[in-house]
Amino acid sequence: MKLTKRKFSITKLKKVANILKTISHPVKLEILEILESNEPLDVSTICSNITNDCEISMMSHHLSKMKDNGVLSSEKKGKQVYYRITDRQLLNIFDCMEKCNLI
Amino acid sequence: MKLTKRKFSITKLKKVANILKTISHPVKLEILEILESNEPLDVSTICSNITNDCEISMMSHHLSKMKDNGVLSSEKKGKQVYYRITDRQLLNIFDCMEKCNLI
DNA sequence: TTAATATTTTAACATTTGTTAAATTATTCA
DNA sequence: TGAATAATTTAACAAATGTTAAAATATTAA
Repeated sequence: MKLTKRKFSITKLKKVANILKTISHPVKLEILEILESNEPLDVSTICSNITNDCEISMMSHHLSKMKDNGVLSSEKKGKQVYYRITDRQLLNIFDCMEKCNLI
Repeated sequence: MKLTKRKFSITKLKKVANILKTISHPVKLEILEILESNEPLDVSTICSNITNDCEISMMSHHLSKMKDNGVLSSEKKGKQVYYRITDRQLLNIFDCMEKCNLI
């Protein structure tokens, strides 16, 4: 059976899968949402403003994983480390998901 | 520090995280892409048209997980089981990701 | 230089996902 | 009925993620 051609190469699908995997967690999504309107923010401030419960050590784990995968960037200023969203286009995923009847 | 209010409740963030987790895999994304233009399709046809290598048993695992999480629906016709996308709005995620510089 | 604060790192472990192969079920056709 | 086909289920295991608590590092301030 001959099927319609597609747009994404395996390499691209892997990259997309990797980005999605990096943010597929309630706390990670909430981090993005908080940073969307208030970036850049330091770890403690993010942590104390998150609705989901999250210890500072766990928050640091989440943030560094998101940074390792290119979703966030960081800059140290004195004792604090400030995080921001690397590519704000990614935030369109919230509108995209909100339009889904699955949600 | 007082931060800007946000849109998504914890419950919604959990739902979004769950959907994203369900599709955060190269083969699962490719299944969506194939079904986008050719649905509904039976398991063997999906399997033989996938670029990523995937045995029929593994494909069945992927499909049933996606079905369990509401992303796909299925209908049996004779020996074949035909799968389709439950909510085609979800497909906007491909455009959304394509616009990201991260990809 | 010592103490306090902010963050990261480590290690240990639980849970979830991904993978493989074999066995099982359901349906059709000879 | 019995063989062939399509798909699912099971079980066993590997790999990745999530979580917790404690220890370590870096910076600032007393």
